Amino acid sequence: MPSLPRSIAHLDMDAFFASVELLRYPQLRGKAVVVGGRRAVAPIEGDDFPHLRGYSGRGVITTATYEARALGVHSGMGLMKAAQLAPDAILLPADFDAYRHYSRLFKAAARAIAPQMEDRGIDEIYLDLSALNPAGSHDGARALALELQQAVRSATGLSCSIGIAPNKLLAKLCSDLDKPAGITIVAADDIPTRIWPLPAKRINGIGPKAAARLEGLGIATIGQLAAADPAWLQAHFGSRYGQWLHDAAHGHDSRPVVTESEPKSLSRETTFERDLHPRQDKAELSAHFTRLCEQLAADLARKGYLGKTIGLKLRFDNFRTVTRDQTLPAPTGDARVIRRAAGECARRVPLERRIRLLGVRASALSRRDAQPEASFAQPLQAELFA
DNA sequence: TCTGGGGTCCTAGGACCC
DNA sequence: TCTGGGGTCCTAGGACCC
Repeated sequence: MPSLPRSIAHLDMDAFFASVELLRYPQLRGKAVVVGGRRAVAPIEGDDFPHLRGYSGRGVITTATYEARALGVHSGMGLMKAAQLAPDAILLPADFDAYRHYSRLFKAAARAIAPQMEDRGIDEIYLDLSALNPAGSHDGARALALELQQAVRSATGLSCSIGIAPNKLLAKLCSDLDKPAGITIVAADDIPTRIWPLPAKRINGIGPKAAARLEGLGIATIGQLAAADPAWLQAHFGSRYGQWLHDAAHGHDSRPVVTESEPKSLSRETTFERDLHPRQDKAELSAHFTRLCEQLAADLARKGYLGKTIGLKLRFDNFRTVTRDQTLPAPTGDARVIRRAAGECARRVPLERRIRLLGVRASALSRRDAQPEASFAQPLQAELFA
């Protein structure tokens, strides 16, 4: 007996960070507003908001309102470039504590309706609606989507867009088709008419590199990708990715909605205001390095993990990135042990250019409460021999 | 005037073991 | 005058995503 098609929703908050800021500053509604930047700006009084014009320094746009997007700016764009395109747009600093708060609220509201929820970051989730819409009807799906949107709005005052489809890949594609505040429902039969005309890069998993290579091979749309010979795709993109491209273009995706997961790594990194010289700015670099290790240790402690592998990440002034890893004899959460291991990693990198970014990472994580006694002794012993 | 910070997954080679 | 072969761990880089 064939199994019934699933009913999977992807719920995506509309311009999330910027929309949270508009709750705080409703007088900015309808204006071009961007969230981003690195420096704390002066407290905002009355209608005296900072503008993109005159911004100097590093940083990118994290989120732009739809009015700002109409001026050509978008998330990921450097603020200096954005200031050229939209000098009068209002620039607000990111307030991640506030966004996390509203993230918890909208997820709780959605989960109250559809408990099978997969967290996909601060502003989006997947929901498995199969049990709530057993017949898989279009009307049933729409009723659930409306209920979810209303619940999210009641809990947060924010709008979201929802895609509902037989799998995560298509649901994600759909949630983006009618933003903001849209509902898009697609069944397998609709794929040729609604999905195939879309650009291939709209598929989650086809990024800038793959899209450019596909374009170079004469493939611009999902339909053209679907029509390509799978063996030919595999010859160009490798057996695994080539097969995946073929499956994705045909709307095939059997990944389950995963309701629980453990982190694989934790990291902290920072891009400096100016590129630092490995020797001339040694003291400044060292201070940043130590602080990152302390922050990482605090993150590990707060979340209850230890890391057995410590990694270093450097980005040079030419944007080349190198990483080095070191696996310890035993897992650690100690800032000094992390600092020493990452320092060992640094000694394996030739430092011939100024450094733009420094990062520290812990991976091969284990739960703190699952550690044998000896693992806790390790940092103390290491300290004795420091 | 380039390009943040936090992640996941994949590939591929070498070490090492049986 | 040969150099199997599978499994696992470790490391480095890169694509991609939010």
